[in-house]
Amino acid sequence: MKIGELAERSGVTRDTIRFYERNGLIRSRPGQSATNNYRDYPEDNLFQLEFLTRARDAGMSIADLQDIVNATEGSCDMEAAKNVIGAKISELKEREEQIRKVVLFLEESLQKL
Amino acid sequence: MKIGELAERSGVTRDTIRFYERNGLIRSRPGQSATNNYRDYPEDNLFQLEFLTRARDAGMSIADLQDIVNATEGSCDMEAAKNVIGAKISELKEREEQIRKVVLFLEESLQKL
DNA sequence: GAAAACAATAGACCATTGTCCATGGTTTGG
DNA sequence: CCAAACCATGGACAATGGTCTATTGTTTTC
Repeated sequence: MKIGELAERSGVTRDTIRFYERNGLIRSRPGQSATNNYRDYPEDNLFQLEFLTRARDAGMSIADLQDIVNATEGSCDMEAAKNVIGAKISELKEREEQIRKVVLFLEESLQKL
Repeated sequence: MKIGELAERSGVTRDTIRFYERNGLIRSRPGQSATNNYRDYPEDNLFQLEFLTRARDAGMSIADLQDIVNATEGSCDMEAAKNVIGAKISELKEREEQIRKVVLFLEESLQKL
């Protein structure tokens, strides 16, 4: 599909899609037309964009996501890939823990008000 | 205490302490010396900085923290303050949920590798 | 009493994460 | 056929959250 449709269906703006693509988080291929150079975005970019959006919401950086993409798709070395992803999981759990603590603190504050 | 000691004990750099203070997240008072204008940072700034650091790690923005500070300390209106903090708690829980989902996804990816 | 360490202020600088704009070409609907 | 909508590229712009530097004055330490 073309970028407009992808944007429409994913809820991610064209600009952001291009930004992600420039940063290697998604991939498109040349379209089939001879008269233009419109890119073709395969269906599964929908899935990837959903993940990327979720991950960004969860607080992961573009750099984090690049690490994951590199690990899972460029991975000649399975062991290294697993380590990268395992590390990201740890970081996320750490962050979850921080959030829990802050929530507790805020709930205490609410009591005191 | 002076800013250097606060930085040392809190693990937050002078620059960042000043940045937070400029943005109203912490407060100092004039020192007692007549010959300089070094600020005096009360002991409880240690506690506040710990909270701020945690909250930043949890993904809260400076603006979020300003809202909380304004709600808790400038609060003439208790009800409004509670609403502000309640809203922040909701946002944090939402984020926690996002993180959980991303962790699940990454753990699935690990299986597949 | 001089050097080293510390403080205040102001402004420049930086990375990150988009978003917007200009330009120029292509496709499509009426 | 032609205007409106779409696409690609490149670069400018913006907000956020610090971080660094320069300058000038103060305190501490040897």
